Amino acid sequence: MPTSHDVSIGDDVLSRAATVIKCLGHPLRLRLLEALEQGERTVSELQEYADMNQAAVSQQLATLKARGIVDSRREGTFVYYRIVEPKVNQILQCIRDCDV
Amino acid sequence: MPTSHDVSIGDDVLSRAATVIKCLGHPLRLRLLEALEQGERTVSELQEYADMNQAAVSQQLATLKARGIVDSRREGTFVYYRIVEPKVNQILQCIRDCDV
DNA sequence: CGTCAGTATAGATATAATGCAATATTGTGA
DNA sequence: TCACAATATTGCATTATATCTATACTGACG
Repeated sequence: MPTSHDVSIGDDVLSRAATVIKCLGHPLRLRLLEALEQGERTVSELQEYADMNQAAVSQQLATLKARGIVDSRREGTFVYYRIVEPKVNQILQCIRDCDV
Repeated sequence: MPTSHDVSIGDDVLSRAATVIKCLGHPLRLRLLEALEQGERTVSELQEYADMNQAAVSQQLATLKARGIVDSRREGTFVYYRIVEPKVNQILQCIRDCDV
């Protein structure tokens, strides 16, 4: 049974937020998003940045894309990824603010 | 093999952040933390607030506690929970900022 | 001590996430 | 068309999460 209260965050918003946040709760995905904060990056750039193998990077990018966090465009044999979920930038900023 | 780059968020910080964030990536836990933002709450208060059964609430509180997100103190038969991880407040604020 | 309210934990089971290796796909250019 | 570079997908084993239900623990009080 879902809630029936007056709450400051609605159930739907909260669910979406949980989905987005869950996506961020992974070191590699966080790392990738951190790179994407500064703009579009190709898979190989991200791979080098995060120092992970290609499959792992592609997999996590697929996860992020499936949840609507990032999107991609192809240019020749390269694929550029970018952040499309604006929450991400703010949450990353939060992490930095909290720890630096 | 971990990274050896100059990155804006260190691996250790990033791992801790991922742990905290992963904890938030769950509707009920988000809801509970939202309630705890305003101060200490007992399990039964949280239970009513989130409209969930007692076991579910206790379980999620245990998860949050195990990860160092909240802490608790007992007073008679009541147990009061509170947020101890300061990131949480900022991240919740983020969620609201993004959607309201 | 027995009981009750409040809270925690355990067990069972289902589902999802990870990590890795192998292989497939797509586009380019000789 | 072949071969190669860049990227994606799949299969599988492992581990972690989620969700219930039932039961146990703890403290107050008569």
